[in-house]
Amino acid sequence: MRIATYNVNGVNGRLQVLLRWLALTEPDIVCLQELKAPDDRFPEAAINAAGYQAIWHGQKSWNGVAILARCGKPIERRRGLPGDPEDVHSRYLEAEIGELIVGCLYLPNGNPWPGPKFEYKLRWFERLTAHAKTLIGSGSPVVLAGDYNVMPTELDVYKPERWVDDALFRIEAREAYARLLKQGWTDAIRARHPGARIYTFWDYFRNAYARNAGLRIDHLLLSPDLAKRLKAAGVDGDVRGWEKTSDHAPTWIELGPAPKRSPRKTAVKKARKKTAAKR
DNA sequence: ATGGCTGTTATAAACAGA
Repeated sequence: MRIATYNVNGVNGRLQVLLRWLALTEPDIVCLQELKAPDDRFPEAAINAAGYQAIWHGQKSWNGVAILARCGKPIERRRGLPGDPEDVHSRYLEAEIGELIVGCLYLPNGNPWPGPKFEYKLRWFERLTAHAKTLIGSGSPVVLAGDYNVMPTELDVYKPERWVDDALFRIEAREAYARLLKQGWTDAIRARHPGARIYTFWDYFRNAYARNAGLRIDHLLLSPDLAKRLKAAGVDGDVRGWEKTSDHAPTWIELGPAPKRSPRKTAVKKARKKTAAKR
Protein backbone atom coordinates (compact mmCIF):
# COMPACT_ATOMS: atom_id res chain seq x y z
CA MET A 1 0.00 0.00 0.00
CA ARG A 2 1.33 3.40 -1.05
CA ILE A 3 0.51 6.55 0.91
CA ALA A 4 1.61 9.94 -0.40
CA THR A 5 1.53 13.56 0.70
CA TYR A 6 1.62 16.43 -1.79
CA ASN A 7 1.44 20.17 -1.23
CA VAL A 8 -0.12 21.11 -4.57
CA ASN A 9 -0.03 24.91 -4.10
CA GLY A 10 -3.47 25.44 -5.66
CA VAL A 11 -5.54 22.35 -6.43
CA ASN A 12 -7.23 23.90 -9.48
CA GLY A 13 -4.14 25.54 -10.92
CA ARG A 14 -2.37 22.22 -10.35
CA LEU A 15 -5.09 19.85 -11.53
CA GLN A 16 -3.39 18.59 -14.71
CA VAL A 17 -0.13 17.93 -12.85
CA LEU A 18 -2.01 16.22 -10.00
CA LEU A 19 -3.95 13.94 -12.38
CA ARG A 20 -0.81 13.09 -14.35
CA TRP A 21 1.03 12.16 -11.15
CA LEU A 22 -1.91 10.09 -9.81
CA ALA A 23 -2.09 8.12 -13.06
CA LEU A 24 1.67 7.62 -13.12
CA THR A 25 2.26 6.46 -9.53
CA GLU A 26 -1.20 5.20 -8.47
CA PRO A 27 -0.91 5.88 -4.74
CA ASP A 28 -3.64 4.22 -2.63
CA ILE A 29 -4.04 7.16 -0.25
CA VAL A 30 -3.09 10.80 -0.88
CA CYS A 31 -2.96 13.76 1.49
CA LEU A 32 -3.12 17.12 -0.29
CA GLN A 33 -2.27 20.53 1.15
CA GLU A 34 -2.65 24.13 0.03
CA LEU A 35 -5.81 23.59 -1.97
CA LYS A 36 -6.23 27.41 -2.08
CA ALA A 37 -9.89 26.87 -2.91
CA PRO A 38 -13.18 27.05 -1.03
CA ASP A 39 -15.17 23.85 -0.49
CA ASP A 40 -17.36 24.40 -3.56
CA ARG A 41 -14.33 24.77 -5.86
CA PHE A 42 -12.76 21.41 -5.07
CA PRO A 43 -12.41 19.48 -8.37
CA GLU A 44 -14.28 16.43 -7.12
CA ALA A 45 -15.48 15.18 -10.50
CA ALA A 46 -11.98 15.09 -11.97
CA ILE A 47 -10.62 13.35 -8.86
CA ASN A 48 -13.44 10.77 -8.98
CA ALA A 49 -12.82 10.19 -12.70
CA ALA A 50 -9.18 9.47 -11.82
CA GLY A 51 -10.39 6.65 -9.57
CA TYR A 52 -10.29 8.39 -6.18
CA GLN A 53 -12.87 9.32 -3.59
CA ALA A 54 -12.11 12.33 -1.48
CA ILE A 55 -12.95 14.43 1.53
CA TRP A 56 -11.68 17.97 1.82
CA HIS A 57 -11.61 21.05 4.02
CA GLY A 58 -11.27 24.08 1.81
CA GLN A 59 -10.75 27.79 2.37
CA LYS A 60 -10.81 30.77 0.04
CA SER A 61 -7.34 31.74 -1.23
CA TRP A 62 -5.25 30.03 1.42
CA ASN A 63 -4.62 26.69 3.10
CA GLY A 64 -7.03 23.80 2.50
CA VAL A 65 -6.41 20.05 2.92
CA ALA A 66 -7.87 16.90 1.35
CA ILE A 67 -7.61 13.13 1.68
CA LEU A 68 -8.00 10.90 -1.39
CA ALA A 69 -8.35 7.12 -1.47
CA ARG A 70 -8.71 4.48 -4.19
CA CYS A 71 -10.18 1.89 -1.83
CA GLY A 72 -13.44 3.58 -0.83
CA LYS A 73 -14.36 6.98 0.53
CA PRO A 74 -12.34 8.15 3.52
CA ILE A 75 -14.54 8.27 6.62
CA GLU A 76 -14.02 11.66 8.21
CA ARG A 77 -13.03 11.60 11.88
CA ARG A 78 -12.14 15.22 12.44
CA ARG A 79 -11.63 18.57 10.68
CA GLY A 80 -9.42 21.06 12.48
CA LEU A 81 -7.33 20.44 15.58
CA PRO A 82 -8.85 20.68 19.05
CA GLY A 83 -7.74 23.43 21.40
CA ASP A 84 -8.61 26.74 19.70
CA PRO A 85 -12.14 27.49 18.48
CA GLU A 86 -10.87 30.87 17.19
CA ASP A 87 -8.59 29.18 14.64
CA VAL A 88 -10.42 29.24 11.31
CA HIS A 89 -7.56 28.07 9.06
CA SER A 90 -8.22 24.83 7.15
CA ARG A 91 -5.09 22.93 8.09
CA TYR A 92 -6.08 19.55 9.51
CA LEU A 93 -8.28 16.72 8.29
CA GLU A 94 -8.42 13.20 9.69
CA ALA A 95 -10.04 10.08 8.30
CA GLU A 96 -10.42 6.37 8.75
CA ILE A 97 -9.47 4.38 5.66
CA GLY A 98 -9.78 0.66 6.15
CA GLU A 99 -7.73 -0.22 9.24
CA LEU A 100 -5.76 3.05 9.10
CA ILE A 101 -6.19 6.46 10.66
CA VAL A 102 -4.83 9.14 8.35
CA GLY A 103 -4.14 12.68 9.54
CA CYS A 104 -3.49 15.23 6.78
CA LEU A 105 -1.89 18.45 7.99
CA TYR A 106 -0.60 21.78 6.77
CA LEU A 107 1.43 23.32 9.56
CA PRO A 108 1.65 27.14 9.50
CA ASN A 109 4.68 28.60 7.75
CA GLY A 110 5.34 31.02 10.62
CA ASN A 111 7.35 33.70 8.81
CA PRO A 112 8.43 36.28 9.56
CA TRP A 113 10.29 35.49 12.76
CA PRO A 114 9.82 36.95 15.29
CA GLY A 115 6.16 37.88 15.29
CA PRO A 116 2.55 36.78 15.67
CA LYS A 117 2.71 34.36 12.74
CA PHE A 118 5.59 32.50 14.34
CA GLU A 119 3.72 32.41 17.66
CA TYR A 120 0.71 30.97 15.83
CA LYS A 121 2.94 28.31 14.28
CA LEU A 122 4.25 27.22 17.69
CA ARG A 123 0.77 27.18 19.22
CA TRP A 124 -0.56 25.13 16.30
CA PHE A 125 2.39 22.76 16.69
CA GLU A 126 1.53 22.29 20.39
CA ARG A 127 -2.08 21.52 19.52
CA LEU A 128 -0.93 18.99 16.92
CA THR A 129 1.40 17.37 19.44
CA ALA A 130 -1.36 17.12 22.05
CA HIS A 131 -3.69 15.50 19.52
CA ALA A 132 -0.93 13.19 18.26
CA LYS A 133 -0.45 11.96 21.81
CA THR A 134 -4.05 10.78 22.01
CA LEU A 135 -3.73 9.15 18.58
CA ILE A 136 -0.56 7.23 19.41
CA GLY A 137 -2.01 6.35 22.81
CA SER A 138 -4.99 4.71 21.15
CA GLY A 139 -2.73 1.98 19.74
CA SER A 140 -4.33 2.33 16.30
CA PRO A 141 -2.22 2.31 13.12
CA VAL A 142 -1.82 6.02 12.32
CA VAL A 143 -0.03 8.05 9.69
CA LEU A 144 0.35 11.80 10.14
CA ALA A 145 1.25 13.13 6.71
CA GLY A 146 1.68 16.61 5.37
CA ASP A 147 3.60 19.81 5.01
CA TYR A 148 5.14 20.39 8.46
CA ASN A 149 7.02 23.51 7.36
CA VAL A 150 10.00 22.36 9.44
CA MET A 151 13.41 21.09 8.39
CA PRO A 152 14.13 18.73 11.29
CA THR A 153 17.97 18.84 11.08
CA GLU A 154 20.83 20.50 9.20
CA LEU A 155 20.81 17.53 6.83
CA ASP A 156 17.41 18.68 5.62
CA VAL A 157 18.52 22.10 4.27
CA TYR A 158 20.82 22.87 1.34
CA LYS A 159 22.45 25.72 3.27
CA PRO A 160 21.60 25.62 6.98
CA GLU A 161 23.38 28.86 7.93
CA ARG A 162 21.08 30.87 5.66
CA TRP A 163 17.99 29.51 7.38
CA VAL A 164 18.75 29.78 11.11
CA ASP A 165 16.42 32.77 11.61
CA ASP A 166 13.74 31.50 9.27
CA ALA A 167 10.51 30.18 10.81
CA LEU A 168 11.03 26.83 9.01
CA PHE A 169 14.36 26.22 10.73
CA ARG A 170 14.20 28.21 13.96
CA ILE A 171 15.34 26.11 16.89
CA GLU A 172 11.88 26.40 18.51
CA ALA A 173 10.30 24.75 15.47
CA ARG A 174 12.92 22.01 15.28
CA GLU A 175 12.53 21.31 18.98
CA ALA A 176 8.77 21.11 18.61
CA TYR A 177 9.24 18.55 15.83
CA ALA A 178 11.66 16.55 18.01
CA ARG A 179 9.17 16.59 20.91
CA LEU A 180 6.46 15.23 18.60
CA LEU A 181 8.71 12.40 17.39
CA LYS A 182 9.65 11.57 20.96
CA GLN A 183 6.10 10.33 21.52
CA GLY A 184 7.12 7.34 19.41
CA TRP A 185 6.52 8.48 15.81
CA THR A 186 8.83 7.40 12.99
CA ASP A 187 9.86 9.94 10.34
CA ALA A 188 9.51 7.51 7.43
CA ILE A 189 11.83 9.18 4.91
CA ARG A 190 14.62 9.60 7.46
CA ALA A 191 14.15 6.07 8.81
CA ARG A 192 14.58 4.56 5.35
CA HIS A 193 17.37 6.94 4.26
CA PRO A 194 19.52 7.81 7.27
CA GLY A 195 22.20 10.31 6.34
CA ALA A 196 20.85 10.99 2.83
CA ARG A 197 20.22 14.49 1.49
CA ILE A 198 16.57 14.31 0.51
CA TYR A 199 14.44 17.34 -0.29
CA THR A 200 10.70 17.73 -0.85
CA PHE A 201 10.58 21.45 -1.70
CA TRP A 202 12.51 23.71 -4.05
CA ASP A 203 11.84 27.44 -4.24
CA TYR A 204 10.46 28.85 -7.49
CA PHE A 205 13.20 31.51 -7.25
CA ARG A 206 16.83 31.47 -8.22
CA ASN A 207 16.68 28.27 -10.23
CA ALA A 208 16.49 26.37 -6.95
CA TYR A 209 15.41 23.02 -8.42
CA ALA A 210 18.20 22.94 -11.01
CA ARG A 211 20.72 23.77 -8.28
CA ASN A 212 19.10 21.26 -5.90
CA ALA A 213 18.79 24.07 -3.35
CA GLY A 214 16.00 22.31 -1.50
CA LEU A 215 14.36 21.72 1.84
CA ARG A 216 12.87 18.59 3.43
CA ILE A 217 9.64 19.85 4.99
CA ASP A 218 7.00 17.31 3.90
CA HIS A 219 6.92 14.36 6.28
CA LEU A 220 5.04 11.13 6.94
CA LEU A 221 5.08 10.13 10.61
CA LEU A 222 4.18 6.55 11.47
CA SER A 223 2.84 5.02 14.65
CA PRO A 224 5.01 2.14 15.98
CA ASP A 225 3.05 -0.72 14.40
CA LEU A 226 3.02 1.02 11.01
CA ALA A 227 6.75 1.72 11.26
CA LYS A 228 7.28 -2.05 11.41
CA ARG A 229 5.43 -2.35 8.10
CA LEU A 230 7.48 0.37 6.34
CA LYS A 231 8.98 -1.14 3.16
CA ALA A 232 10.09 1.93 1.23
CA ALA A 233 9.90 5.73 1.25
CA GLY A 234 10.79 8.36 -1.30
CA VAL A 235 10.16 11.63 -3.09
CA ASP A 236 8.84 11.93 -6.66
CA GLY A 237 11.39 14.65 -7.38
CA ASP A 238 10.89 14.53 -11.15
CA VAL A 239 7.42 15.99 -10.71
CA ARG A 240 9.07 19.21 -9.49
CA GLY A 241 10.59 19.54 -12.97
CA TRP A 242 7.26 19.32 -14.82
CA GLU A 243 5.52 22.28 -16.48
CA LYS A 244 3.16 24.28 -14.22
CA THR A 245 4.35 22.29 -11.22
CA SER A 246 4.08 22.93 -7.47
CA ASP A 247 7.12 24.09 -5.51
CA HIS A 248 6.72 20.88 -3.45
CA ALA A 249 7.22 17.33 -4.76
CA PRO A 250 5.02 14.35 -3.81
CA THR A 251 6.48 12.35 -0.92
CA TRP A 252 5.44 8.74 -0.26
CA ILE A 253 5.77 5.55 1.71
CA GLU A 254 5.14 1.92 0.85
CA LEU A 255 3.64 -0.25 3.61
CA GLY A 256 3.59 -4.03 3.79
CA PRO A 257 0.34 -5.86 4.58
CA ALA A 258 -1.13 -5.74 8.05
CA PRO A 259 -0.18 -8.80 10.06
CA LYS A 260 -2.98 -11.41 9.91
CA ARG A 261 -3.00 -11.93 13.66
CA SER A 262 -1.90 -9.79 16.54
CA PRO A 263 1.33 -10.97 18.26
CA ARG A 264 -0.75 -11.72 21.39
CA LYS A 265 -3.11 -14.03 19.50
CA THR A 266 -0.20 -15.70 17.72
CA ALA A 267 1.48 -16.32 21.06
CA VAL A 268 -1.69 -17.82 22.46
CA LYS A 269 -2.04 -20.08 19.43
CA LYS A 270 1.59 -21.25 19.68
CA ALA A 271 1.06 -22.06 23.35
CA ARG A 272 -2.02 -24.08 22.48
CA LYS A 273 -0.11 -26.02 19.82
CA LYS A 274 2.61 -26.79 22.35
CA THR A 275 0.04 -28.03 24.86
CA ALA A 276 -1.64 -30.14 22.18
CA ALA A 277 1.71 -31.71 21.19
CA LYS A 278 2.38 -32.75 24.78
CA ARG A 279 -0.83 -34.72 24.97
C1' DA B 1 20.21 42.21 2.67
C1' DT B 2 17.23 42.09 -1.30
C1' DG B 3 14.57 40.00 -4.65
C1' DG B 4 13.80 36.50 -7.28
C1' DC B 5 8.60 33.29 -8.77
C1' DT B 6 3.62 31.47 -8.40
C1' DG B 7 -1.36 31.12 -7.29
C1' DT B 8 -5.24 33.36 -5.76
C1' DT B 9 -8.26 37.17 -6.16
C1' DA B 10 -10.35 43.12 -3.60
C1' DT B 11 -6.98 41.81 -10.97
C1' DA B 12 -2.72 45.50 -7.42
C1' DA B 13 1.01 50.71 -5.56
C1' DA B 14 -2.50 43.20 -3.31
C1' DC B 15 -1.05 39.04 -0.11
C1' DA B 16 1.13 34.75 1.29
C1' DG B 17 4.05 31.31 0.49
C1' DA B 18 9.01 29.19 2.09
